[in-house]
Amino acid sequence: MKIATWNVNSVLARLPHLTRWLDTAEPDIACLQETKCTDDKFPIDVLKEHGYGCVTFGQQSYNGVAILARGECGTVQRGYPGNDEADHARLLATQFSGVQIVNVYIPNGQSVGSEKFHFKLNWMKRLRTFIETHYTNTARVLLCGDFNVAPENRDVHNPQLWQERIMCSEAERSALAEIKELGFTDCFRKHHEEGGKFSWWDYRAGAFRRNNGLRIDHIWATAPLVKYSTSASIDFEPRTWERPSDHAPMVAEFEL
DNA sequence: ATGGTGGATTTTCCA
Repeated sequence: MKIATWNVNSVLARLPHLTRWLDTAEPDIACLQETKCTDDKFPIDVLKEHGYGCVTFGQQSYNGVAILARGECGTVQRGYPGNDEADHARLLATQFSGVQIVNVYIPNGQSVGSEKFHFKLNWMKRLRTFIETHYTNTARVLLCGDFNVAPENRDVHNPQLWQERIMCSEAERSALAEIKELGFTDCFRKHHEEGGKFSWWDYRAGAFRRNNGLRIDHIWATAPLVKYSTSASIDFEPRTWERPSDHAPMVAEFEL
C-alpha cells in the first residue's frame, strides 16, 4: 500500500500537476490539504478519469482537505465531532483497506504568540483528544498531512534563523510530541536519519533553489502498521514544475 | 536585505 500526503495550495489551480503526479506515482491513497474549494466544486470527475474516488471536506477560499483513493473508503468523519459551520475544514478521517486514515491540515499559526498561534495550539490539543478517544492502542492508524511544524532542528534549513519562530517553536514541538506519544512513528525518520530533507519552501526569495525549506508534511503510523513500513520519501519533482505548490508530496509504502 | 511570491477574492487575507 502506497500512501501520499500533499498540500496542493488549491486543488483547482494544481489540477494539472495533481493528475500528472498521480499518473506517475500511483499512490493507493493521496491525502490533500489546502484544496481551497467547496465540495460542490471539487474536480471529482477529472480525478475519476485518473482512477481515484474522492472524499472531500472543503470550504470557500481557505483550508480544505480531501482523501483520494483507488478503491472504497469506509465511514467518513468531517471535522471534529460536534463541529459547527464556523469550524475550519482541516480534519478528514476514513478507513481504507483496514487502515484508519486521518488527514489533517494543522493551522499555520502566523507568528509565535499571536491569536492564530493560540488557535493552532488549541487545535493540536483537540487533535490529540480526538485520536485518543477514537482509536484503540492496537489500531492501524495513519496520521498524515501538513502539520505546519518542523519537529526537530534537522528538519530546518537554518535552525538559528528559525529558532522560536512559527513552525519551529518549543510550544508547537511539544504539542506535536504529545500527539506522537499516543504511539506514532514518523515514517520518513524511520528510513532517513539525515537532515536537510524538506517538504516546503517559501515561494519567495528563491527558497527552493537555495533549498531553504522545512520538513512540515508528515506521515505517521502506529506500531501495528509501522512494522510493515518499507520506504518513505519526499518527491521534489513537482516542486520544480511550472507554477507549483509550495509543498512537495510525501510518500510512504507498506507491505501489509 | 523585515523584503520577497502565489491563490482566492478583492482592493486584502492567508500562507
